[in-house]
Amino acid sequence: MNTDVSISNSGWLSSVAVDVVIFTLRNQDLQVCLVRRVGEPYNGYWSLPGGFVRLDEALDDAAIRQLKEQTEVENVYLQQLYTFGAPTRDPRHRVISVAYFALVSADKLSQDCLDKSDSLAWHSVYALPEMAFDHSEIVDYALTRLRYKIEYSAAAFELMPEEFTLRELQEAYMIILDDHKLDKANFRKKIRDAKIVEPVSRYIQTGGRPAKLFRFRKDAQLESKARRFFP
Amino acid sequence: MNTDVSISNSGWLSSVAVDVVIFTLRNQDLQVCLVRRVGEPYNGYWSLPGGFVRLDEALDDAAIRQLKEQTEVENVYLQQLYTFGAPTRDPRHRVISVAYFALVSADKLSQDCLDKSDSLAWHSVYALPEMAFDHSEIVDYALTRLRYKIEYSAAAFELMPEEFTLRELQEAYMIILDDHKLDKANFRKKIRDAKIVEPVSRYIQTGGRPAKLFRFRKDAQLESKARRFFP
DNA sequence: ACAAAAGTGTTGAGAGTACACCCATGC
DNA sequence: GCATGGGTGTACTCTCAACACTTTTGT
Repeated sequence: MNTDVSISNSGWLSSVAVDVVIFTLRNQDLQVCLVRRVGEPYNGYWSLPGGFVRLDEALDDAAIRQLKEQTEVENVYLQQLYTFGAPTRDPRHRVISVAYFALVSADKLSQDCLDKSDSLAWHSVYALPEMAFDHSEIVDYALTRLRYKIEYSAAAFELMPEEFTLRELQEAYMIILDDHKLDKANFRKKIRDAKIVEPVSRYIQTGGRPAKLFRFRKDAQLESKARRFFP
Repeated sequence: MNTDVSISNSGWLSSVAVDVVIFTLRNQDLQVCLVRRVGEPYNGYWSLPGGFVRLDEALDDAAIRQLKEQTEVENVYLQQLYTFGAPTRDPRHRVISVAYFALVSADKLSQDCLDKSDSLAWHSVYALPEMAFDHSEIVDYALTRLRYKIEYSAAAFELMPEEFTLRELQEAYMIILDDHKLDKANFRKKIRDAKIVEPVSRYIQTGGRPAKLFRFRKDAQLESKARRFFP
């Protein structure tokens, strides 16, 4: 095992990094934020925003910092996902990566962060480029978890603007789940029964009848009981 | 931040440990394996079995190794749980801990491991001692996850012996969920419908009518769909 | 009037729950 | 026979999913 650091104790030290899978909904598409690597290995490849954890920094704080430094976004939904630690995942030396996923509403993203440069771009999860290290695996895992999560929690609202129509909400679900045949009536019924949104008394123009705007009820109590497999 | 190791690079290196929450069912109780610490800090306190990850060792392999070294158990259900990394969780220096949980059937445990010494003991999750570091928090989290897990997967079978009666299985669920009023008929119906066990054509004596013995069907396809909160 | 999209009601199938009942064994 | 625990059937309720329907706008 090749390592480019020298340490004086018995050799049980690793670099610890955080990598953040940042999801957003844009252009009827579920996208993740990727940055282009400069320098070997994987020079020029796309990779997840991330970096090393400082010695006096909590893991969550490191993820928050990476998010801010690379995308200028703050106060977003952030959750630890899984820790990836295959010995050779970084060919240079041992790096253990604590993966996070973040959910950001597209309207919170600055223009800068959207089109800044060649070094940062948003990619559809349905057409990902080849990626550095094991980052493809991390994104796959994050997507799986996101899909589970929106089915038993209100996480999808983190990807919505402040106000939205029920159709927009349904489309968000369909895009994330990659299932475009959800029944409109039943979807609305569930949302109504869950008491998770409230109307703002405004309407928005559409191709037909104007649509009522809703917002997420912050006092909603959720994390609904899933159907238990056993009683 | 005080650290007793000296490193030659910019100071982004941490010790990475794994800590394993080993569950078993014994004496009508859900128990975890704890070891007694020797040496400061927390001298004499109970803590989770665990230790540092070697530089060329995968995280899962480190957890497997710890499990074998400390409890002499192999081939058990093992799953990564969460990574704990508060900067001061170890008062000496920065240690990041990747927590795992393991499920072991009591009949796989050697007598040695059950009553070896003062240094290792099984404690009821319902009466835990004061523990070193943040290990109480880790056990709490593991218990929460275990309870979710047995409701949508077959994980509970990992805690059962090869052959068991339906009553024993139901009692396992009740002990783990700390809910002792499950309906017998409905519980059995779910197990039957799930096609998750098969009878071995033997019976065991009880206080009344003999009970049929079952075993887990390894070819059972599960991870049942939970009730989706949204359609 | 027609197209397009919003929004609602009804119905039948299946899952979940409560509870009463029968069966096999030991004493 | 009776106590003990194993094992099942039934009936009521609630959720889910399919689908038909009404309403409101623009052209």
